[in-house]
Amino acid sequence: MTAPAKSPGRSRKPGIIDEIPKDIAVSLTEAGGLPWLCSLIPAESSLHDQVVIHKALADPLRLKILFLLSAQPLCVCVIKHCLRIADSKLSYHLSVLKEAGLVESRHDKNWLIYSLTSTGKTVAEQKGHNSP
Amino acid sequence: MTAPAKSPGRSRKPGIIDEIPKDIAVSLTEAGGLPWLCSLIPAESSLHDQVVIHKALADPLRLKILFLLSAQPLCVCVIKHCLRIADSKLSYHLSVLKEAGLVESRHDKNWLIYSLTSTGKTVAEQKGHNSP
DNA sequence: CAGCAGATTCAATAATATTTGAACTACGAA
DNA sequence: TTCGTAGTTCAAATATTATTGAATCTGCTG
Repeated sequence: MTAPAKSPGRSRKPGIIDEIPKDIAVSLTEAGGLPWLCSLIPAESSLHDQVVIHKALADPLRLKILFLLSAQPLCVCVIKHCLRIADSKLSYHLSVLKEAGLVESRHDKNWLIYSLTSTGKTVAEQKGHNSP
Repeated sequence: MTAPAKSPGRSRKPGIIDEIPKDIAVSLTEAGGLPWLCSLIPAESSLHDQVVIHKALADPLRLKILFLLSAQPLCVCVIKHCLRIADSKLSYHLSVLKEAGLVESRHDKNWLIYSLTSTGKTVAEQKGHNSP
């Protein structure tokens, strides 16, 4: 870091922008420089919401549940029948989806009926149409 | 489970479909019944790919990286500058994104330039336009 | 009321993911 | 060839998630 004075247009103390590949530095400077780049980062709260949703979708069992519910609302016992897993396991994964705001539930006699929320529907539709 | 003989259209041994809320049973039967419902579940390999991508996106740091790279290809040192985290930490998160197929890298002198793959671009665009 | 089916909760355990700092690799410039 | 910069890799320590089975809760229904 011997400050090699790469002749900037005008006098300016050298920063990280002088120490990176030229093509990157050029296009970055044209776009607005480092401050602009850093400003693209969303607020933590926005990031947090997205993280929670992606965490909820980051499990094959939970994706299966989402696909099942995209057909129609279902009681826990039907989901259990399709997935063939233990009650408590299913309950845990349903709670993760619920906390993420992807599914909701209502009571009917002594059944619990789960269904997709509007966010859940959006996600399921994207999965249905696009590939990833 | 005393097999209460709910008078099915024709004689049939009672199954789970007879033990769930009537409205759900009706719409499910119209749609194709339990076999149809179970057939909606994608293959494990397809699920696995989606899980890997969602796992990669399930971290605020990695989302930040994705947003930065959606602007333009960047060397590690610029990303590090924006995120202000340790080298090894950044390297780890970049490797997660790379394994998920969201980013790729090329060498330039002794820098490494990361950029979005086409999958990565698709994901970033969806995040840019839609909310979740 | 008693008993049962449907489902959740809890606590202990197992499995994964993340962080950290030190060691290491690769490359270019002096 | 020696040095410094840019980055990765490794192993140990943490932190987070997922699984399991037992216990519990709730609302029917006889």
